[in-house]
Amino acid sequence: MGHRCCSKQKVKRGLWSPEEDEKLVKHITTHGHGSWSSVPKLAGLDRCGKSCRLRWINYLRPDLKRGSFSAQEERIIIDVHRILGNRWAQIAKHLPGRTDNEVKNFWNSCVKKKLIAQGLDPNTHNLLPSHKTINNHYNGCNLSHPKPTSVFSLNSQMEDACMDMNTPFSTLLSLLPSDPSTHFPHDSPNIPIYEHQSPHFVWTIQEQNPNAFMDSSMGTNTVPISISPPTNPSGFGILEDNCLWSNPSSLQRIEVGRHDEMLQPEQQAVKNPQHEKASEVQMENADLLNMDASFRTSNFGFEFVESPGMSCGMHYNTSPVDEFAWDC
DNA sequence: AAAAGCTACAACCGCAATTCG
DNA sequence: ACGAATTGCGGTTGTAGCTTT
Repeated sequence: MGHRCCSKQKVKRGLWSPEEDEKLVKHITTHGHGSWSSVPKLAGLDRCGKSCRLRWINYLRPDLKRGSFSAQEERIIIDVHRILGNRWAQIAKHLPGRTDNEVKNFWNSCVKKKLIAQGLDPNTHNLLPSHKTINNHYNGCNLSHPKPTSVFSLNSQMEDACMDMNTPFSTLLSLLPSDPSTHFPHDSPNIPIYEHQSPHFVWTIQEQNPNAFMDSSMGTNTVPISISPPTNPSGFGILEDNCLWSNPSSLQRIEVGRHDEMLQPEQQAVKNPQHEKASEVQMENADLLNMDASFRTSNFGFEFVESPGMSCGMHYNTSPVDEFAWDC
């Protein structure tokens, strides 16, 4: 077979020899690559331009960092993948000296397996169905998997809402409704689920570790997060790299699913200390207007999860995806 | 020691987006 | 405006080297 660009020419394929590398490096460092299709001829290589480009980008570039990935790099990959999915080129931008190919290979050969071993779906970063049973029994059981310290989910049912990723989490948290109703899921009677419905939003917040939620040491803008609307394999859609979306029907499905799964209609709302605490968070009218404005043009579904595989918190600055920062 | 199996990663393939004439 | 060429990207394959049997 061969490349379309190579099929016209008889060019060498397969692994590059040191001599070929030398020729390519010499040519590009002295002349630059210009048009890649002209590089093989000018460099005296029996390769196609596409192959030269790939070899340079993935292997010969002087600014490449060689060697195995550090634990910090691995965390960054996992966290960014949670948000961007298999957008290797975008993920690689967060790792200076690493290429998309390298990140992709590392993911497929190493990270993926680790996540699966931890009971997490590497595509969605959610618990695998086979592990949900285990996690339903977190309370009081001795498990090999660490218990998540908190789980929050926020869902909007607004049509055409736009999730502005510039919105800091402090703003998101400050928008928590002051008067949520409280439910206790059947399978976890100690864990309250706060729910608030308005014409624009349905908030559902489930705490697994009530202290973690309002703990001041955590800070209002340092929130372990996973974002996982359900419609595509990667778990979410992205518009312009800083806007996440899911369509209304799928969002509706999440809502229904969550309610079916977690809420027992026959259970009476119960007021409790956590509820009181949440009620203290008052929504400023101005903020509400801002929030409505920023959510108005797309739908979204959020789930904040501190997963067993996630050892550090991620927090937003006031900037889009490219400027995420991580606490370690 | 040799064959089989496994793993990591380099390289290829094909498609989509962008640029150019 | 259009088609060809080029570039960029994600998925997939091939293979060298290591481990196990």
